[in-house]
Amino acid sequence: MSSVGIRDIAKAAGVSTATVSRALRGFATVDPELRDHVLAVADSLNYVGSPAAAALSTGKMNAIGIITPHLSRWSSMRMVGGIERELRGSGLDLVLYSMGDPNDPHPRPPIQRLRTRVDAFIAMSVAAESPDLEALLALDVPVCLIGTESDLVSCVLIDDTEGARTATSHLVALGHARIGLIFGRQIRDPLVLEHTRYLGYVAGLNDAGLEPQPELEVAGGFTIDGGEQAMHRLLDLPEPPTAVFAMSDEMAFGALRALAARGLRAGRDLALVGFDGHDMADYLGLSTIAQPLEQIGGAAATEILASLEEGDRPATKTVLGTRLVVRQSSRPRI
Amino acid sequence: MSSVGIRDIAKAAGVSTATVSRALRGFATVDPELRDHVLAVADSLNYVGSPAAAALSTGKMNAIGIITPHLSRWSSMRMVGGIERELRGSGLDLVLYSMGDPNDPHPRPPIQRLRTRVDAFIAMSVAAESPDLEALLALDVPVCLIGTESDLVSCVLIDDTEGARTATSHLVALGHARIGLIFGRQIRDPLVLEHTRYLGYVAGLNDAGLEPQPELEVAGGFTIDGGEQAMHRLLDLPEPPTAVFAMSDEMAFGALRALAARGLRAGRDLALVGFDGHDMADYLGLSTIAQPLEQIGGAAATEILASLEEGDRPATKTVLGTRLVVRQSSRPRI
DNA sequence: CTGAAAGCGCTTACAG
DNA sequence: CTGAAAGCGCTTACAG
Repeated sequence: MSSVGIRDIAKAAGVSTATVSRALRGFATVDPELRDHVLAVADSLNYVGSPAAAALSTGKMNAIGIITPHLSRWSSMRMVGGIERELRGSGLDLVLYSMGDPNDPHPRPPIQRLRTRVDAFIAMSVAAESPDLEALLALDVPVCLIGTESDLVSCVLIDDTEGARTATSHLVALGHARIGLIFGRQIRDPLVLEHTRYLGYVAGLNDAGLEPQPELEVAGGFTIDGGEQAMHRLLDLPEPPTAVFAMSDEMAFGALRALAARGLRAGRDLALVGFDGHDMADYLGLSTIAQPLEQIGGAAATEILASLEEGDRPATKTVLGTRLVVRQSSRPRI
Repeated sequence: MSSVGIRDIAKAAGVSTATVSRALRGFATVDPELRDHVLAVADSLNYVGSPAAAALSTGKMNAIGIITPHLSRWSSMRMVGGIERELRGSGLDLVLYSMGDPNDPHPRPPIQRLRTRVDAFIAMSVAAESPDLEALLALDVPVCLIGTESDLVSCVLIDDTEGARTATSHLVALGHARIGLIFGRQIRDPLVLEHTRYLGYVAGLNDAGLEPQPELEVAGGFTIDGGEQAMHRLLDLPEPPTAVFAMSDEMAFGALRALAARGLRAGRDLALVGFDGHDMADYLGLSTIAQPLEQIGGAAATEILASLEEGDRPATKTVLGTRLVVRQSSRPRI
């Protein structure tokens, strides 16, 4: 029980609690000598400080909340890692809130309540126009979106369209003209996240004077198994594609497996490019559009830090670049 | 700004703040009718409540901290997911602290300070006898260890020895007598986590009247690449093993790649079993000892919840079972 | 079952 | 540059 408070320090140092408080926080208005003395006393008393009391006084919780529907997704943790690293040293805690995962029966605390526990939020891949997001934006606290766009608050994104276009152009450059697409669930709805990737795919085709062909576009549900089935469907076509762009690496993994099941090999019999930069893509020789996940998280954290300092900061939009990583699955045949 | 406090509710409901406070927390001592009235008023006023004030009064922060050296490791996030699910509905926040990662220059807050922000800790794979762990144990707050054993505080573990023994016995049952081992870094030191798996490996051999052979034991550093090199070293032996147990799935992935590079196939030319139950093990047809990561996290959370309720709870040790999952890499040759 | 009042440990105008 | 004092919004003995 270190029940040592600033009053104890004040008494021991022969100053007022106000001075202790100021010294502890390094205020320039405190006489340097006095400050050092106070700090020394605090140290000798093993003072720790009560965040709760400070929070009650200032109204600042010194914590930021992360909200995301799929916490345990591979990419989420990577971004959390980036956030964590950036926030370290700032004294801000990172509080995790998993939200909106439909296949979970547990009740979630309403966002209103979360607001009283943190000073700001980072919302990772919270769907645009979702109730959760609207509740968040109504809160009037700093919010930074990751992967979702908004004009009201800051966001950090990758250029999905550009990435998909790069992937597609890469396949075109390899000499392919029938380029299949494995998308997630919904491609026509302009509101879904993957729509932007679809636009890039189409743009990549158009750049080469090609047109998208509906029969070459199949859904893979963003899962390995879904990608596998999707690839099978493509290969069963009367005239199968010679190259495929999968909107996620995991679907591409499934596609690789479908190819293997038929004795085909990506890179030799069909060119394949994924999207994400998954850890295992290198292992599997999968070409991919890599996104800088840690950096994305770090950028969001930086943004939040900034808006916590200057309250009336205008919303920013940070777009980070993706990188085409060419591996066996789409190596040019020499 | 919902600056509505219990005083506002008290005024509007015509009662004292004490009664509001009690009603809000559902105390049985409040007249049911009065309570409903108070709650209705609170609701109509859009009352939210200040965790900071409550924390200052009660000394409870209503949050639990997760401490781990490698937050972004695949298995960590799985466990965090399990913790999160269990904690939801309890009103406890989950605060993330990444600690002790040596290749990070950022300063970390001392554990002492963390203690003032949470009521309890879950420490995931924090090495036994590490300074961090000792600092934690000195704190006199509920702590639950995951993956580390201690007599002082509760812990939840898997039976590593049993798992490794099962893997080894499985290989023995397949008819193998030269069974190689890919371990991590250190196998002789009884303090390192992997030592227990080593004991299981040896036990599995002994069960069959076999002895461990030093030349069949190689280090893989717990990485894919390390596992790959380790397997190459084993295959370069004058008399290579016919089966291999890798202490982690990721090292086993590397081993698979080494085999492939030589035109060998796991399951046909050499039997291979990993450890962890990695997501991608299924995809790659890798047999493995699967550990119930979500369940482990959940058990730790349950334990913490319990010790938060009854303060003087004795330390418990929860051992969860592992499961041998047989896939192609160690399928019996019919 | 309910209320008046002290107190949790800080921070911050306001004076000096 | 420093101090006395009010206040942040709850909870909780203590009375009644």
